[in-house]
Amino acid sequence: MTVKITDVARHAGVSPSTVSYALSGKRPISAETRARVAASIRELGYRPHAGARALASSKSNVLAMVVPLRAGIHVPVVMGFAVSVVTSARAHDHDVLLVTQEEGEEGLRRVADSALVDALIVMDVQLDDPRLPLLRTLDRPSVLIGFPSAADGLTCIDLDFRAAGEVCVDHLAGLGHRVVGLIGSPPEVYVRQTSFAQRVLQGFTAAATRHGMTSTVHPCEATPAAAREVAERLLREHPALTGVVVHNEAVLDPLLDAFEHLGLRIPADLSITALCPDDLATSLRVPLTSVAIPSAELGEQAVNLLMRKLDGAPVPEATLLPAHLTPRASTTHRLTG
Amino acid sequence: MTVKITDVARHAGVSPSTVSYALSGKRPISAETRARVAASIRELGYRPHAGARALASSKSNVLAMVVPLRAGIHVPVVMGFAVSVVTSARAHDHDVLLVTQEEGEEGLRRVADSALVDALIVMDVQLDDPRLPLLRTLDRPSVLIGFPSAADGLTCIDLDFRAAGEVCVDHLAGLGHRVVGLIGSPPEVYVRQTSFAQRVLQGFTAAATRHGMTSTVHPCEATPAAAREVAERLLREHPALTGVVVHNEAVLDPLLDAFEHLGLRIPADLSITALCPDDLATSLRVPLTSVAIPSAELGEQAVNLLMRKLDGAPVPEATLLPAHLTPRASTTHRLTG
DNA sequence: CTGAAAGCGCTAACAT
DNA sequence: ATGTTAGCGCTTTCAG
Repeated sequence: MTVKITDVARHAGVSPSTVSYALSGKRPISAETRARVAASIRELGYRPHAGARALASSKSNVLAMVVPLRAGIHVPVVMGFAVSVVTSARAHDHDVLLVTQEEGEEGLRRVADSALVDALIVMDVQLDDPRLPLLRTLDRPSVLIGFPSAADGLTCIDLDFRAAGEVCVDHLAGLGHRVVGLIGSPPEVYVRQTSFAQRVLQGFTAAATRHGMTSTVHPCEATPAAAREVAERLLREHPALTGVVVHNEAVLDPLLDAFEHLGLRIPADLSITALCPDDLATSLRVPLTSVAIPSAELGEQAVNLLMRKLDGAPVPEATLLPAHLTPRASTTHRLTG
Repeated sequence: MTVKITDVARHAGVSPSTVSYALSGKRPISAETRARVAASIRELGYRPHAGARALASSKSNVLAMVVPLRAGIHVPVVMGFAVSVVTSARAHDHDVLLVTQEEGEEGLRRVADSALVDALIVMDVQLDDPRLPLLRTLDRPSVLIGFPSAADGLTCIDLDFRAAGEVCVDHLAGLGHRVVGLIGSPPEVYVRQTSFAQRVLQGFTAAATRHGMTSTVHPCEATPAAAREVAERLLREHPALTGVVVHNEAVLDPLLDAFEHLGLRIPADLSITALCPDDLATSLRVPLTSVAIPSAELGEQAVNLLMRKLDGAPVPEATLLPAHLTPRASTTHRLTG
């Protein structure tokens, strides 16, 4: 039926173990045999049976990726991350099993304890995530995207969201702005203590304080209607406002729109900086000065960390990707009038 | 180390096969033994080894899901579908392996021939998809989302996009509109012959012709800027236009905006129907009359089809989910005057 | 540098 | 209704 390693061995005139070693490179094989084996494999169309391999080697070469489904997360960012994880995993000869957040701790336990996967990547980690104790005791390595409040014994990676919040404010301060607002993620994101939103907030507030600026914060639902409302309220309550930081990918376009409706030109009357993927920042009517959310790099680095852990190499507990601000057309000097 | 089936057997005072059968239900077990086995399993925290199971049973209980990455597809729709597939698969005790479109035919062959997966779900199928011949010869069942031009020997499922296009036009015709426009997907979607876009177009055109309406078609990039441009051109070139059908989730809000800017009230001056997920239709400033893109139902049905095929049951080659139009605030009678 | 053979943990005949 | 046992296809000692 399907061709197996003994078929290849016979065809190449070697033993099964030689085929196995030729494939894994775990012991020296003469160039000649290796070539014969390779030829037989190609000719017969041999594919090692994944299950048999997993059983014999106790390695499935599969990673679990736990993706969030909940409200308030920006879907394209998740998707970009997921794709990058799969691509990076493939570069390391691993596959990726998709696990939904919904499955909770039981889901993690299931895929880990059944040896379906060798390691896990967990997205959207909360400050006090119920899965942390489990991840610590699981006998398989894991990498978290995001930082819980107690990250000891775990491996975490994320964009440096605090620095991202700061650098946006620093940029506005450097342009002479004195009154700034943060238009943030939907309220539920703060309520459930997702760390990245909090960290942006901290960075924003800290930098504003450091610069002696007046600052205000407004969470915002991910709908155009909410965007319009927040824009209006912001201007009404803070007439002196000349700079805003937006950490909410879903409402960027509606916000631009709303500010325009309210008679403000961007950046002449109002400077805007955003935290969002670069392609979004550049596709809007006014290209936005922004700090990029580097999904692809995040996914790749998460996989790299996991691979090193699987190799038994030590990795840092915390990895923060630096926040880089790219100035574009949406920010300029405050008009002194 | 980790507990195995023989440990459970010993602990319960039965043979390994009894544990196996108690788990699979493939042969009658007395209520008493079943209870003892269940207790031992719980007590010892036993999880069958996935690889061993796959090897012995030649069933991995894993499905491959091939997701598109390319431009022009609406990410939330893909994500919703993916989540629904995973959830449905779990309900059938299966897991889902994520495969990127990028891996192409080789990727399909790899996961199928290595017995990593039992079956495949392939999204974003093109009219002349290069993977079709492979899928036909693969010894594992598959289900395609979308309809290629030659679907014989394959199992396909999708929303009835043609009917969706028609029903939108029918609705507008019923309201007295005589000049209608289709604002479609990005040009690249048509160029690469993705079937759903073409089918909407056919339905739209056919219905317009049937009703004796004047119709026009405009593909549209998925950016706000493109939306504004298309809106303007549409009105300039077709001043008598009173109804539009939008098949492009990404530009719905910008379009509403643009039409408003151009002095049109919706629906008083212009009626709009959309093809998009329901939650999008209802979250816009004007709730849109729309035909829902039922990602969740599609995912669930795709998995159901696959499960039936895995059970050796016959399934229809083609499954079209009916297109339902939900009237909302964005359409009304044409003003006669 | 290569072979032989012992499992890996489970399922599914084949028994009874 | 349950037990015994022979593999499933591969990796990895152990030998040479």
